This record gives sequence, structure tokens and C-alpha cells, in this order.
Amino acid sequence: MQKLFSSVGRHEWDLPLGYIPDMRVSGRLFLSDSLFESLEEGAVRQLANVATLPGIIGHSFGMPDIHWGYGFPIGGVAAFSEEEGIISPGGVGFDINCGVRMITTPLSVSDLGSREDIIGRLYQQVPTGVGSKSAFRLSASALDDLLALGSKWAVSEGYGLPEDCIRCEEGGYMKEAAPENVSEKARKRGIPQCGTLGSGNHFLELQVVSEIRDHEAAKTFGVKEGNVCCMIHCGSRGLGHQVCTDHLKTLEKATKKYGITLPDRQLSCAPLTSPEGESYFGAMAAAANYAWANRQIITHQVRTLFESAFGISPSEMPLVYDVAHNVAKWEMHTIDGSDKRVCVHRKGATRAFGPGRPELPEIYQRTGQPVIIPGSMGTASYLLAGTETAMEKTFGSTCHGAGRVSSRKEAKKAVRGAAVSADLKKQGIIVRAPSGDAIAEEAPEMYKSSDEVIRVVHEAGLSRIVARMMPLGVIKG
DNA sequence: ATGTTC
Repeated sequence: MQKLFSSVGRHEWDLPLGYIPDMRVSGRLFLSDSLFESLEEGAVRQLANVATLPGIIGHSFGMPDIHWGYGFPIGGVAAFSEEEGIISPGGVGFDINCGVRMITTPLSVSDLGSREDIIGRLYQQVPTGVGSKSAFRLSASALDDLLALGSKWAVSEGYGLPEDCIRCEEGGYMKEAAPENVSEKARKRGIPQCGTLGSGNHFLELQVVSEIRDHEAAKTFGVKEGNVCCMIHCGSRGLGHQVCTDHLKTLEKATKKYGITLPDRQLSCAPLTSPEGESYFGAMAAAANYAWANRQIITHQVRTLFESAFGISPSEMPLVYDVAHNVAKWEMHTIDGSDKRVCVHRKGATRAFGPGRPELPEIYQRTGQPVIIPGSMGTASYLLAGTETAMEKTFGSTCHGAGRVSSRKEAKKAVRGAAVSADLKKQGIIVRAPSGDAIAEEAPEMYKSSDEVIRVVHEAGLSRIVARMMPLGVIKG
């Protein structure tokens, strides 16, 4: 695959116009030589397919964790102009605003006591698994407020601290949310699931900060070596999935209506200025808000448990940041020397805004935004900072994690959950999940190393390593 | 990712 590309910088490669017909811009892939070995032809094809979409600006980008997805590659980034551009659910993903947040604690590993005990209590507190339901009751009118205001709604209901919201992208909610564009079916799925983790690679993990690489930024982010922290990775559950399904149907028709020709029907889309495009945007934003509220309520559950287990107050467990890695957003970017409003799709990619961006809270103005990249189960996670280079090269974007190397089906054939758990326990890592299969599918060896993906984004300048965290215990769906 | 195939 590598010979298709030309080198244009450190770990930076160009997929030229003409790889497939009708590309409007070239592809731009960030990858090391060793990661090229596992690059799928299908993902390259998808990178090129995205480059044919109307109104695309700059390049169709692939992050080093790129892999084959629905329509767009996972690890894909594309920005579209306000005038000519489109919006596509394939560029967001089914799990709208799947994302990650990180909370610090003042505890050291020895303060935790029995890891089995605390992980067991977290497992009881936070429902996990496919179709899991929350003890938390949400009325239909509360759901409307939640869809409009995300984390801000959750905090106003008492599930968090006021400063939590400013430590989320968008302040914890997208103002463009249009709850009225979320179907009854999606609402029905969403009502019982708020405050639940879901399944697959979603997790809640206790980690220890094992290494600090940038002491100044770590201090600003409130991260200390040897301290325990908590990482939460989840999304918009059945509600977001249903929003995607519903709008794919209308956008498939809209694609025809507006005379857009596509190399792949999974790229169904509509002009950003069309009623269909605007309707999806509003529904997507509402689903994104659901995901922020979901992560906020889970945060509250964790803080409540830690308060009773260790006697520490919620304010001693501040949020470092909350990042979205499946979403499309309006952002201002400098293009050919002038500021332009563009719609940036990040699908399995994380915003990595550098210092001085007005979207960032005052505390992170000098460092750039915290970028949270989870590892697979049992492997390191990273905290990084956004950079000026990301602003210049990738519309302020970086990777989102380590990609799979084996399918879920292959994983279940290859390993047994009990054996994976036993192996991790030998390393001192406790795992709780509703089924053995859930653990087998997520076994560390079924994923690429996050270390290599992180090395590429750091060396390419798309973000800067601040700290590395190792898992202590994890609950999975 | 997902009431794991309306």
C-alpha cells in the first residue's frame, strides 16, 4: 500500500488525486512504516471516497489509527465549506459523540485498598452491557431538556460540579441541538439508558499515572505521577444509534434529490444548507448532548461511590477534560490566510486544538486542550495536549485510540474470557464484565499497540504527550 | 457502536 503514497513530512503521506476518479482533493495520511503493514486497502479506498464529496476543503485526512468503517474510515477527518459542503452520518458514526473523559483523584494506589472490592462496587454502580438499563428515572420532558443541554442539564440537576461543563468540548452541549428532530423510537431507547456504559470497547477504568512527559502541562491538567485517575469511555447508546439509522434513510433520498453522485452509498449526505442536512445536524447535536449527559451522570456515580468509599469530596475529583471522537461541528479555521467557518467531521478522531483557541477554557489557553486517548483493555492510555501544528495541518485533529487487529468473531475463537481475565489479574489488573465473550472480544492482543499510534501523532506534531496511564481495574460492557 | 438481522 505504501507505494501508492508520497512522503510529504514526518509520518505524513499524500494519496494523490486520481487514485480513484472524481477526487476533489488528495488524501493525507499520518502513518509510520510499521503501521503501513496493517493498513487495509478498504480504508484507503474510503479515504479516497471521502475526497470526492462536494465542498471538501484541504484533504481527506486519515489518522494513524485508521481502519475500515461505515462510509468514512474510522480515524477519518474531513472539513466542508459552508457554501458547497455536505454533512454525512457516515462521517460521524453510529455512536454519535462516543467520547472519553478523565477525572483525577488525590489517591495513591495503596489508598485504593482491595482493587477487587472497588471495581466490584463500580460494577454494581454503573450498568454495563448491551441493552443495559439505568436505575435512574428520566421523564419525557426531562429528556427534552437533556437533549437540548447535555452536561449542562446534568449539572443543573445536581449530577456534577459547575466547572465540569467548561471542561467539556463545546461547554458540554451543542447549542444547535434540535430535540424535535429525534424520533419517538430513538427517545424510547434513550430514556432507560441514561447513565449506562454500553458494550464493546466502552469502559470505565481506574488507572495510575505512570509517567509524566510534560511537567508543566501535567501540572495545569492537574495530573500527578502515582495518583489514581478514572477514565470513562462511552457514547449515546441506543438513542444515538437510532438517530443515525433514522436520518440515513432521509439522507439517502436527499443524496438523489440534490444530484450528488457518490462512489459508495454509505456516504449518503445532504448539503449543509438543505433542510435534510440541517435536520440531521440538529438531531446529531441532540444525540451528542445525550452522550455528554450520559458521561456526566456516570461521573457523578463514580464520585458518589468514591465519597462513600474513601471519604473524598467530588471537588477533589475534578474533570481534566471530556473529548468527543465521533461528531461533526462548525468551527473557524484559517484557510489560505483567511478565517472560514467549516463543518469538521471527526469519525474516530479527536479534536486537538492548540494554545490560544477561544473555544478552550482559560486554564488551558497556554497548554492547548487536553487530548485523551484510551488504550485497549489492559494497556496504556495517554493524556496529550493539542498543538498549533494540528491547527495548521489537520483542522486541529488527532487520533482516537488503537485500532483492532482481529475481528470480534476471530477474538472469541482465539481466546477465552476467563483466561484473558486471569492473565490480566497476574499483572494486577482486575476486569469485570457481564460475559466472558465481552472480555475475549476486547483482549489486549486483539488490538494494535496504542504506543505506536501515539508515537506517530507526537512525532508528526498533531499532539504532544503529557502523561501515560496504566490500568488498575476496568469494567466493560 | 447497536433491543448484536425489520
